[in-house]
Amino acid sequence: MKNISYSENITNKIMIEFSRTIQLFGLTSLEARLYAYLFLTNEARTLDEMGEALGKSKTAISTNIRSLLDLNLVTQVWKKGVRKDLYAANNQLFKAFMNFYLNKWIDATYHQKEALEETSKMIEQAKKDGAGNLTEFANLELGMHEILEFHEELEGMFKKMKQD
Amino acid sequence: MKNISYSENITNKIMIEFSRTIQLFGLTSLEARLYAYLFLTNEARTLDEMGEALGKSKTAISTNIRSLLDLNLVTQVWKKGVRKDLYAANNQLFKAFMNFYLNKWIDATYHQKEALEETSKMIEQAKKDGAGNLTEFANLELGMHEILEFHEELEGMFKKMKQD
DNA sequence: TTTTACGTACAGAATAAACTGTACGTAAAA
DNA sequence: TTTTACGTACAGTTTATTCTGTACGTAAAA
Repeated sequence: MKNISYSENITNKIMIEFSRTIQLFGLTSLEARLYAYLFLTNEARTLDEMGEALGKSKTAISTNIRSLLDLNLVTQVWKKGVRKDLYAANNQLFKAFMNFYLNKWIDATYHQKEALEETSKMIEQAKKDGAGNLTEFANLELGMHEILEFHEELEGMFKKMKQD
Repeated sequence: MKNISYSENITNKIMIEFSRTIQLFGLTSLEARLYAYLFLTNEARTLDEMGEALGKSKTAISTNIRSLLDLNLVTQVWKKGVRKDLYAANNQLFKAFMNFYLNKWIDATYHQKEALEETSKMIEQAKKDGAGNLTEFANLELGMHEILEFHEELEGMFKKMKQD
């Protein structure tokens, strides 16, 4: 059995708790643990180091670090003389997470609103063509209207939050 | 091949789009489709009806409707003469979803904050016991402080949102 | 009371997600 | 130029999640 220092033990405990919170933002378990590890040790790390520390394959680290990079939660760091890629946690916790999270929502609601508006046109067309029961269409249009409104409210709310 | 009406086809399209949005709130695919179905058809339904409509087993419907019930997204409806349980979508979209979502976050951040504070005490204790490297502890405490702050900011934000 | 129909617990099957190891293209080191 | 070491694509495996069918307790109907 490996001798694990007291502080390592505590670090572990914190990592587990912290990464649980991060998962609420929609990160997978490994993404979350990776971020927590980088944040807590507060140093730029190589893929190998992270794999070693979390007991995962280099491949797994590579793909998951890439996600974090895309979300701007992690930055690639350059250090002369070091050949391997180095990654560090963006350590402005609140700002970094809010940013990526709000963007995610704004993006998603926007796109879905578009898709729904497209479908809205199909209803119009179908009505013109007389291709079905009229009350059925009326009912559909009503629901559609509420759903679109819902998307607008969501998008509006998140956009407003982004400004603060 | 079953003859599918034009309006049924459109309904399906909307359901798929809408349920995609709902999944952003953390609902599973079936939970989302169930809600979308109930919302769009705008009628109280039995387990059998829903299973039939979505092509899923009664058991699956039962467990998933129960989740929606717990989240207050769906209500059980009573209709005299009808023996089967009836369920209807809570149709105040924005209000219903915001409510359950904010509660989820507030809950989670609160509990994790508590757990982290517990661990904070462990660091104190370890420092007293001289059970490790001092600078290591200082570093840990720094990270811990930022993480706790992060949790407070999150909790505060969501609580504030709830008031509006 | 007996029979029938309902909803759900639970074990196992199907599907999806996460992860590993190998293999390869690329760029730094020799 | 040749050799070495790096990061990632990809196929296959492992693990986790979702779903089904059967079986059972319960309450309404007969």
